[in-house]
Amino acid sequence: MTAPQAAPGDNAHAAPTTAPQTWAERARAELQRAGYRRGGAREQLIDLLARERCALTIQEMAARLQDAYRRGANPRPVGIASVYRGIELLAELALVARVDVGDGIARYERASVENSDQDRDHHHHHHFICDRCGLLMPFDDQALEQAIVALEDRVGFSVSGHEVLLHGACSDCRDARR
Amino acid sequence: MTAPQAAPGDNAHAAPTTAPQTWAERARAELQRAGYRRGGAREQLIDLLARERCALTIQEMAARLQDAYRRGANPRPVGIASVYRGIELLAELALVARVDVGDGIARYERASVENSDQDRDHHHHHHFICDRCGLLMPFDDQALEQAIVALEDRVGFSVSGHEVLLHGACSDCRDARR
DNA sequence: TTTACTGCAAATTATTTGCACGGTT
DNA sequence: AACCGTGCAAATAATTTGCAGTAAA
Repeated sequence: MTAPQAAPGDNAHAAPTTAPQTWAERARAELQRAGYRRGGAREQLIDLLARERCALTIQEMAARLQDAYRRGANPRPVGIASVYRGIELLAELALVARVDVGDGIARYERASVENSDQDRDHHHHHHFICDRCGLLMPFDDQALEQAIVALEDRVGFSVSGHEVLLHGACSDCRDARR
Repeated sequence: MTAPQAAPGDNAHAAPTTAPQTWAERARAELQRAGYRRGGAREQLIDLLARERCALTIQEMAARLQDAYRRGANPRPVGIASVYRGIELLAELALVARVDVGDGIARYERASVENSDQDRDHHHHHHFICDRCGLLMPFDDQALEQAIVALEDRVGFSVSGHEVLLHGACSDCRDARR
């Protein structure tokens, strides 16, 4: 993925906005700042991700956009390639985070701004995956975050993000096994 | 993957061994207990994993086994399908852990026994991935482990394992970007 | 002798890419 | 007008599966 030749309305040096934004607003602003245009597929993808709380697969995203098209909510179909391309771009700009739960299928969800509350949708979390039924469950834990922040200073690298994944059996599956 | 019809020499109810084992010993013992036989490819795969400290891709494992064959160290070639099948089996028995670092390629490494020191090779760790050059670096942190153990009691699930992945730039890449 | 294990090659499935057309700036 | 963004279909690449022969118990 290569960035466009130039950013026509490049406002990178404008005074930063401090008012809280939604994730979608921030995403559109950063895309524009980086010189990208607003295509139909990209816009629809942003709206879709903005609506979701937790991670979706590419197939799920494509299916939902396809449904919206059939339902008449969207003017034209969105090809799966555009979903891949859109996600790739959003991931590069760190606007979405990839989540791998171990089944070999990539999932993505909107990323929160680290150490900031500028984002009204902010909802940093991690995941629990049920290895029996595949249930994906988000959770957050303040003590864990603190341990990770402390750790980040100790490792000799520049840490830009982190993920924690818990494996196990959800309550239904735990009961079912008996 | 379906387990064999029966476990001929099933010793599941024998008195448990308390002497520390290597990972390879434990792996072979558990495979046998579950009724699996000792095939050439599986044996070679176990030896390979036992030698490695950190995660390998399937391609890397296949290449090393292929090299060993060419070098004459192994009697016959190992097909990549056998590597996939062997890893799948070891993963089911929780003898290896899958590590996803976000590039869409599955990696595996031997798993340590949770809360136990029966395994001489025991080396529980997590990973740092350089998103620029792909360097994969293992690390461990006692405070992090404690935070996760505490957390496991709080979530409403039966947690069998966990993974932590730090993203960022390694020292070389951090310097190179300047 | 029975049934598991294996290599090879074919089949799937996720993901990427080439290309011509329509849209945004 | 210039060049980006998109859908579609073809091309890749990872992973899985079918099958016939070999080996473990």
